[in-house]
Amino acid sequence: MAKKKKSSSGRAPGRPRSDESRAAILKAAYQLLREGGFAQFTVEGVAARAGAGKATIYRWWASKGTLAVEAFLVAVAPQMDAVKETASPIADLRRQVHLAATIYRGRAGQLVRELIALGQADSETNKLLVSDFMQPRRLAAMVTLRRAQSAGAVRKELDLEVLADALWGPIFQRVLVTHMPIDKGFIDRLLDLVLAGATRGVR
Amino acid sequence: MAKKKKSSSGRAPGRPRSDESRAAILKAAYQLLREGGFAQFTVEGVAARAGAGKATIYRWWASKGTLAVEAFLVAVAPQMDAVKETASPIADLRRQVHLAATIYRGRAGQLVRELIALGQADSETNKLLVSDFMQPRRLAAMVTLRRAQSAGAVRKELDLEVLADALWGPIFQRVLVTHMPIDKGFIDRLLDLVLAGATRGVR
Amino acid sequence: MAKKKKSSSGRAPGRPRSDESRAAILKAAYQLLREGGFAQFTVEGVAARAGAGKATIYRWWASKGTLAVEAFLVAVAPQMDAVKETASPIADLRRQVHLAATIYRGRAGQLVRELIALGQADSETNKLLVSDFMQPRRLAAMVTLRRAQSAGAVRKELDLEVLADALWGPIFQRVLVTHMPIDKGFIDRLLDLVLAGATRGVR
Amino acid sequence: MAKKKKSSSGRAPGRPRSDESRAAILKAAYQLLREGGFAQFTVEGVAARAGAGKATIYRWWASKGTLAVEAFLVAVAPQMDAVKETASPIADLRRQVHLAATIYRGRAGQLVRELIALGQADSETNKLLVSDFMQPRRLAAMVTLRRAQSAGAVRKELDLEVLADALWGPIFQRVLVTHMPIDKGFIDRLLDLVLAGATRGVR
DNA sequence: ACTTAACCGAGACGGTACGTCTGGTCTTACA
DNA sequence: TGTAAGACCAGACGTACCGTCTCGGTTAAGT
Repeated sequence: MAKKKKSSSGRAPGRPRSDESRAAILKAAYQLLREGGFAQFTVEGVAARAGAGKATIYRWWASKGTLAVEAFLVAVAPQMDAVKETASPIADLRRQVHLAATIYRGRAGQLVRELIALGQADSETNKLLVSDFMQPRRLAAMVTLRRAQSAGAVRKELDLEVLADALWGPIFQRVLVTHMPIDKGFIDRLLDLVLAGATRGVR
Repeated sequence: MAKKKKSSSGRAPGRPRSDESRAAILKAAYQLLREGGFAQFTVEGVAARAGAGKATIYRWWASKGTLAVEAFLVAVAPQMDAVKETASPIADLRRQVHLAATIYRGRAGQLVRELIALGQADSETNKLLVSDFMQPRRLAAMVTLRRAQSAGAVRKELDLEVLADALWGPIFQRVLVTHMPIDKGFIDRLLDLVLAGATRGVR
Repeated sequence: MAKKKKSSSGRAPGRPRSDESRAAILKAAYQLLREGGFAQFTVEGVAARAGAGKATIYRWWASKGTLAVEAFLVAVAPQMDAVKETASPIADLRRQVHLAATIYRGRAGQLVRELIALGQADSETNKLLVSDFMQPRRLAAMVTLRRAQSAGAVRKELDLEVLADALWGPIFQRVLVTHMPIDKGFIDRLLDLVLAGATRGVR
Repeated sequence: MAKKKKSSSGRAPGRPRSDESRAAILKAAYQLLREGGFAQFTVEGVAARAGAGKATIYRWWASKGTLAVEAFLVAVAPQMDAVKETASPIADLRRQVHLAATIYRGRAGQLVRELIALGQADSETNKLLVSDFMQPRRLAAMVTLRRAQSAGAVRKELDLEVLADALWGPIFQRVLVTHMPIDKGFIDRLLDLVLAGATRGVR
């Protein structure tokens, strides 16, 4: 989050930021999120559990939401990038979408859901969530999509942004709105439908 | 929301619920939602503006969220159903999706967005929003989709739920998550892509 | 409480007041007072327990306080007048003061205490308590005092109101203010002191 | 009331209590008491007028009552001790009782009355009022009474507590119960009566 | 028998204050 | 300067009662 610019002639004056404190805060924040979702997540609770002062939290994070997002990112994001590239970009893509579905089905998905909700009221939070969590995954997907396009598996003139939205959007709809299940069969049928449209022209 | 306790032998004892009060509360609630979104929306504010007691609100609505949803429904929903049926179900469908996009681009969309966010923390609220706002629109779309299928414009074996998700899901993703624009061009390209996959025949 | 003027030519039209209801209300009110003191005593609670409507209560009693006082009077007062007259007015007087002390030491005293407190904020309540509870006892005492004066046991020129105050006032002080015990010894010493002053002139 | 947590090795950590805030709260509280008595006295009103948060009030005062008593003490008590000692303890005593009567006749007396009433429901409040307001005055009176006893103006074997009760008790009775006037003549007659009983010798 | 009028239980109503809670800021002493 | 502690303001929360009101229905007396 907040950066500390190192001046060329050495380091800034005064006591340096305590990384120990930062880590304790993020850890405590993530624990609270896991234990009771966003309802249980209070800045006071985080400070108390981390043995930190509230002021320290507000010095480094702009709001409750940005702290929540960063705590989520630090704890969850690393475990989530795991789709390796194969010779078939379409197969890769299918695996990526299935992976996303798996995530949103689980505990982490519950958190993402609440973070997205939080982002509706606090644009700072939304911006951070999108740039640091959504965007990286989207970019990875875009790479795969471009590989597929180059390989001729996706029509050349197709807008890949639209294609990506068509593949991931329904997941969000089910997670956030209808709360319908996002099972394997649903994802497969969705992939069949959209990829069919992506490979051939309009009739 | 409102109880309906009409026993066969007459009505419930005691002073009946005041519909005047109910209307004033819903109106005040909707005004506050329009003026400042959910941030400004407080039960105290609604009570004060409606000239109602807080207890009256809590007597009839389970939570802030359900009040917000109902206020939204009463004020907005009636103005929103306007797609008439033509000979071409595909054309009808395109118009329905475009209409949805228009809604979510505007003021009402902002409200829906916040109500969905609210629903993440309060399942009661989500349930009400889905059943009374989302579901009716979805059902209208399903009718059109079935017409399209009967007319042969959509493959017979296609799961229409999946098709609906593929058409509307991306809108929610943009509204709730990425906050990307939902312009006419995007909707057209999305429709082209998904309907291409939905039509009969391969390649 | 409320009086019903009987017109000379018969009674008022309409349904007459239900004595059953009145009794149930007073009984419920007294029970609540006994069980939890004035803190537990709510008009809603009384109505619920009596199976009566709140409107019925407010039709016949001016306020919560007057209901409490009347409930107290109906239930407690009858048990409290028990000092018979003997040949010695001084002995009668001593017994009267001791009896008052006994009352204020006990459960009923706790109630009187709270009713007096209530009367500070609601003059209606205070007026009723004084006129219907305090005054009768005071008058009985005045009779005894006058007997004592006639018998020469109290100086002729003494203001008996002052004497009465000097005998009962300290009890109220201990009950309401200092919460010191009002034991038999204290009352005896008080009687000795004040009666000594009442029998002889200033030095 | 205010905590005093001075450890031997320095002071407590954290931001210290704001005396400015404390003073503003007590001042606002007293103003409200003066303006409308206890009926007007609400914690919300005090907080609003003092520019303080309600939580700050509840952090430092256990109840509405203790706040009211302390506000009263801070504002009123200092102005109330004014009886100087002369060569005649009996004359001093008469002046003390007259002074008390004067107080209870006036504005402050109205407040004390309501504070005593409040104390019936909240022992904490009563305790504070007695210890910080009643007791000091009582102790001053006891000193005078002992002087009178030493000087032979009061019988040696007399229980001075009883004597004090006999002198002040009737005032409380009139203030709290009968609401009869406490005029100069009444006090004089009371003093004559009780002091007659208190003096040495019989008849 | 019919009307009139006051009663009754039930319970919703506007209003007010309660005491709690949290967000975000500020103020200490110490490191 | 950073930090832990914790006080501070602000203001919404949901609850509890107050005293009033509005129903449908009941119970007399007078017609």
